[in-house]
Amino acid sequence: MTESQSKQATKRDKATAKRRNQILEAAVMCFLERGYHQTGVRDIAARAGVSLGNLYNHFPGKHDVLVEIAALERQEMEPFLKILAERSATPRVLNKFIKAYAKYLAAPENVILSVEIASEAIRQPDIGRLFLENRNELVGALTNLLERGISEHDFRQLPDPNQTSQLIIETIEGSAFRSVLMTTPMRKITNNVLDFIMTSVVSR
Amino acid sequence: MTESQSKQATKRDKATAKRRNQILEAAVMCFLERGYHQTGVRDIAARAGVSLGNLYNHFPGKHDVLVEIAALERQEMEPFLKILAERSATPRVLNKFIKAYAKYLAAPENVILSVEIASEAIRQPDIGRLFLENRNELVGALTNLLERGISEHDFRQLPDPNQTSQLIIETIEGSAFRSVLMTTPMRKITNNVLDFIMTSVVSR
Amino acid sequence: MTESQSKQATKRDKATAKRRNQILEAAVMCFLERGYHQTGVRDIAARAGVSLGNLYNHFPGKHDVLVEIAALERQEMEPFLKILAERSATPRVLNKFIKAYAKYLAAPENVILSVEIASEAIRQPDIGRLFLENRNELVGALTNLLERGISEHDFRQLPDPNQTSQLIIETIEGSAFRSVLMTTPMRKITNNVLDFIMTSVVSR
Amino acid sequence: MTESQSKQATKRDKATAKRRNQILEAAVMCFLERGYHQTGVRDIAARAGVSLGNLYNHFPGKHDVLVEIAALERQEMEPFLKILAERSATPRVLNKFIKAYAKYLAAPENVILSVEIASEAIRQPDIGRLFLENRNELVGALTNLLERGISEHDFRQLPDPNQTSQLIIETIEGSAFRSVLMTTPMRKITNNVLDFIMTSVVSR
DNA sequence: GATGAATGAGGATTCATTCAT
DNA sequence: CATGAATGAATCCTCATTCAT
Repeated sequence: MTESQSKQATKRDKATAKRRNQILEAAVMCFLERGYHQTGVRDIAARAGVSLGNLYNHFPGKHDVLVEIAALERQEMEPFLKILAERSATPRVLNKFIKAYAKYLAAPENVILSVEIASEAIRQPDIGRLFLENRNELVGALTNLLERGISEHDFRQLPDPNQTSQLIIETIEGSAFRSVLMTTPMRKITNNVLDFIMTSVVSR
Repeated sequence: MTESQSKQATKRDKATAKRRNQILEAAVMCFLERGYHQTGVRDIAARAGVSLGNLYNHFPGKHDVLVEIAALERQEMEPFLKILAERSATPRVLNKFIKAYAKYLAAPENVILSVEIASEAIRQPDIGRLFLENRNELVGALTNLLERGISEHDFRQLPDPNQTSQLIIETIEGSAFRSVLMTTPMRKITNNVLDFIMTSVVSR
Repeated sequence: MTESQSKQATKRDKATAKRRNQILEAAVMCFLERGYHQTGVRDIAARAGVSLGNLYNHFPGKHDVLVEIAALERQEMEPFLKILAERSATPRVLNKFIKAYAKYLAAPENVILSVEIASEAIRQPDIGRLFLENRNELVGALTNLLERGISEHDFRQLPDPNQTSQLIIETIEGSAFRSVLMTTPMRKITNNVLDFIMTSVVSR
Repeated sequence: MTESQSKQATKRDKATAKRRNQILEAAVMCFLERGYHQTGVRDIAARAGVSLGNLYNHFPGKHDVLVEIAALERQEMEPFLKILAERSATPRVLNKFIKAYAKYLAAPENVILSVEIASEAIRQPDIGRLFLENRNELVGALTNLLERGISEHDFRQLPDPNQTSQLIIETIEGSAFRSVLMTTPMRKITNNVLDFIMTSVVSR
């Protein structure tokens, strides 16, 4: 392969990657607006400015678009993982994490997309797997924090830190879902969430 | 109208009500197995042993079947309302409620149906309304309990008992959803849920 | 059969006849508003305040309702037959007839119902037959008038009075259809129709 | 775009246009045989040798097929417009036009399709619009002829040439409809139509 | 890679009619 | 005569996907 060919190839790869992103972004928009099942492949293609047939050059099918979106959700967790890894006092870190995660979920898109994926996760094993993987990463980091907190006597002796982690996250997400359904701004909820969780976890 | 006519009318009404129930039950089964959107009206009719056209004599459309199911969910809450109204010591009642509700949600059907309805609630206003109505009934009763507990100094001074109620319920339901996704039996989770909530709420 | 039975029977017959009329009137309304094919049997029954099943006690089917309506159209022609039979000067009578018929067709309902029937007449032989029968009655009377007018030298020597009759009627009806489509009031058209026909027919 | 691509595109466009025509022709046949409402989209697709779904790649829906057919009716008027524009003596031209138009309407298909469109025109505004547009083109040309004839003193002083044009056309079409319903060949009617109209219009 | 025509099964819903009550 | 539940074929249209160009 000549160098120029290689360059061209690279250029084309970039263009291709761009197309993929266009499609993924369009799909996210559609899924948010109308839901996964109500969205047609045509809708996605049209919104992405891609021809219907060409979409199938980039993804094997509609299902796989959702799978990829679910996979991409993972990197949205990065900032929270970073927070949870901070070495300051554990209650402080937990507090910071809750606030940050709640703020993230203050954006309805993030909540709705999660619901969309969660509800598909029940019946589509690969989506379920991804959903749990993403979740576990967060849970793992939070569990570490809790364990550190316990050993530092800042948190009470939790019976099962891993499960508590899950409960904490579920509590935040549950309240975020409520904020969407009731159109209550998340900021009016966050303080209570914080109080509820911290009280349960922090040593007295 | 003669008596015999009235009797006949009653008989027919009963038969009609039975049909409605057949359809609703069939729909619940279908929605559980395949989800709302993957379920065809034909599936429901077939499963209910009703002709396709006749289904439309009993319900205006597929959507309305779901609406009715969502409405019927309400009466499932009755037992929990009863528990929450008990006049024994509030921590005891709360404990009982959490266990009972968790046990109810140990049946995956109950969880999956809830998810199905919740996920439709986002985009279909009437379902959203019903979902919140059902939820509020439970929340209201739980709030009353919390307030009584506070005044009796069994619960700590909660900043907003209503919101705490919601958080409690969301925490239970969230963990139930997890139990379905991870196929962890709910009984392995309940104790932690109990510990998590009680610790947060009960006076120290 | 006792007298009272007979009276009752009569009463019931009247009630039945009333029902039939209710249905027919409802059907006419529906056909006018939505057209024959867009109208469902349910629509007619509902509008008539009759149960769906009962409609079939009065008419064998939807088609037959239209047939009856087409048949009833005939008696609407009575006034025009009467005019055409008047023994005054033939141009005067023709003039009067055209005006009267045009006035009748100034009501869009009459035009639209005619179109509905005419367009069904093409493919449904019994409706076609009725349509032509109604038409022929009018044509016959008009032909008589024309023939009298010719013999009295008030009308020119028409090559075929029967055909001229048909043309006259078609001209009026055609202009009435136009008045509906263009929403031009018939009164702005009638004088021209009058002028057009009279000029063609009256001897100079 | 390279030349070969362009050629290919052209080829495909042609194929597509051909398909559209196949569908339109099939639809015309169906509408003639069974009427617009009795015709199913499946019928059209099957007759056109096109898959059901593909029909919707070419037309947004059944309604739009009819709209297009109505639009295409316009070009059928071309020959008559040409005749009406001829500069020979106006009575001669009018005579020629009437004969030609009557001959065209001697084909029942042309009449039936017109009726089908006309009867839809009442309730579907876009079809109504097209119907009137087509009609107005013919009327306009005929009006011009009448006006020329008046100024050349070959036609009498008509009170409103435009309206007379409409009456002339309606008279011809009305008689054509009758020829279909009564299965009288148009040729037995034409002479009378001619006599009726010419007498009304030509100067004495 | 890009296009959009092509496929035909499947979507929800309505239809005229029947029939047990 | 009156009712409306029951039927299932038919309605128009959309679906995800394929494939020739």
